[in-house]
Amino acid sequence: MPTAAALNEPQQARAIETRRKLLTAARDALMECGYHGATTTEVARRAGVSQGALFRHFPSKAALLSGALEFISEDVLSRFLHDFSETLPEEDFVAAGVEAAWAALDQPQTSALLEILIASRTDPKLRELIRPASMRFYERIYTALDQFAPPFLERPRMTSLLWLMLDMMQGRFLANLAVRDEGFNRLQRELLIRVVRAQLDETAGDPC
Amino acid sequence: MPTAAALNEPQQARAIETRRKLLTAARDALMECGYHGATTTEVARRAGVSQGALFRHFPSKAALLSGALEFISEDVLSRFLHDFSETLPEEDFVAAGVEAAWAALDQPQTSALLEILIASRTDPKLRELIRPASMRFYERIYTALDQFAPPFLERPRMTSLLWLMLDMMQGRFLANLAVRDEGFNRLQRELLIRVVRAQLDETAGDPC
DNA sequence: AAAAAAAGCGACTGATCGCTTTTTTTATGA
DNA sequence: TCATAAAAAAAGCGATCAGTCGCTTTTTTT
Repeated sequence: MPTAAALNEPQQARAIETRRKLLTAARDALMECGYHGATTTEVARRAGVSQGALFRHFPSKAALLSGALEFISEDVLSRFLHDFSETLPEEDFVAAGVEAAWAALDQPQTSALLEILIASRTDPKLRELIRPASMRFYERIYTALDQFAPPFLERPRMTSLLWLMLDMMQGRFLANLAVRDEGFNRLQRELLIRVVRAQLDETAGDPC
Repeated sequence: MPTAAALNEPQQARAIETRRKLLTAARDALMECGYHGATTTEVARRAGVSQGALFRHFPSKAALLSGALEFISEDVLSRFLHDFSETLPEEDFVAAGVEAAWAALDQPQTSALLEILIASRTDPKLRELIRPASMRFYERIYTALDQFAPPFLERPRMTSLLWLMLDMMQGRFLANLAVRDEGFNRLQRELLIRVVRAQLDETAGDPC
């Protein structure tokens, strides 16, 4: 376990607080103004610190955004894990997973995540910086799944169904950017739950 | 039907050609450099015209991007309709639809569409400009579906399944930005086909 | 308390942004 | 052939970008 110092993270209370303020400011700026509006000037302004202070904590804008990605995905993940781990064994495992994932993803800060992901496609520096955080993110989802999922499914099949859910929800989030229809979202979530459940039943060896 | 003049579109051959060059240049710049790199200077450079010429054809960058969105989605749609309409009546309707949609979407230019969509979230001017084109896009998909789909499904149920497919594929496209695995993409497409087919069978009133 | 290190400040840089204005070239109808 | 308008080029506009630098203030160490 590397120390905070080895990770170039601040140790003093004031610096830790400043870093936190910068990350939430970056997240909020991305949410409200997009990548284009989330300038270093704007982020510093929102954080209530000088631009010089920003660049003391983050050597570049890419490093700031990478930090923001980690900050946000930590929150999304812990929200999902908290909701999902509350599921009782006798409850519907699939419905609980879908609803927990949707609740974790269907939030304004997911837009910030999307802004960073899209920007990283054409920004090699940012792309490299966010890679470790992204990998850790998905690793933790797999771990959670191994921990909570019923054991009758082998890993590849589970991965396939997991990604069907993730893809569909990501796609739904995108569609919601243009038109948001809460009733239709619910309908699609229920369809997804039925679909996944049907696939599980089929695989469990329950041929009519 | 409004005339080209009424739409402020150029009538002379040279101007038409310049407009076309600007639109393809905008598409390519968005694809390769993202929204951040697709500056008016860069687009004009790629098109081989002056920046002044660009602003003669498009009053703002938002108008240029809106034009690019229409230009690209026209191509995506015609590609889909062409592939899909070749489906023979006795063929698997679902598989043909999924494969045609995937072939139409799984292309570099879809990244350009995504860049515009994401940018429009926080750019009111762009958002308003692309609205009509977006609506027309989805209208034409619905029309195609009405034309080709088997008639035994009522509209709401069809819409639900259509969006399950669209969302899943959009999400897959997003996931491919980070990690692209051709084999897994195929696997997920086949899963989607099985899923939709199962839903159709169920709705068609074919209880075992 | 003195010295050293860390954190923060705010003015400033060169480059580039979207866009405008002015000038030159090109196409067209009388 | 020439007047005229459309189209493109060239030059330039103020604003803002990511990032830097010299300096001050705050905190920790000696």
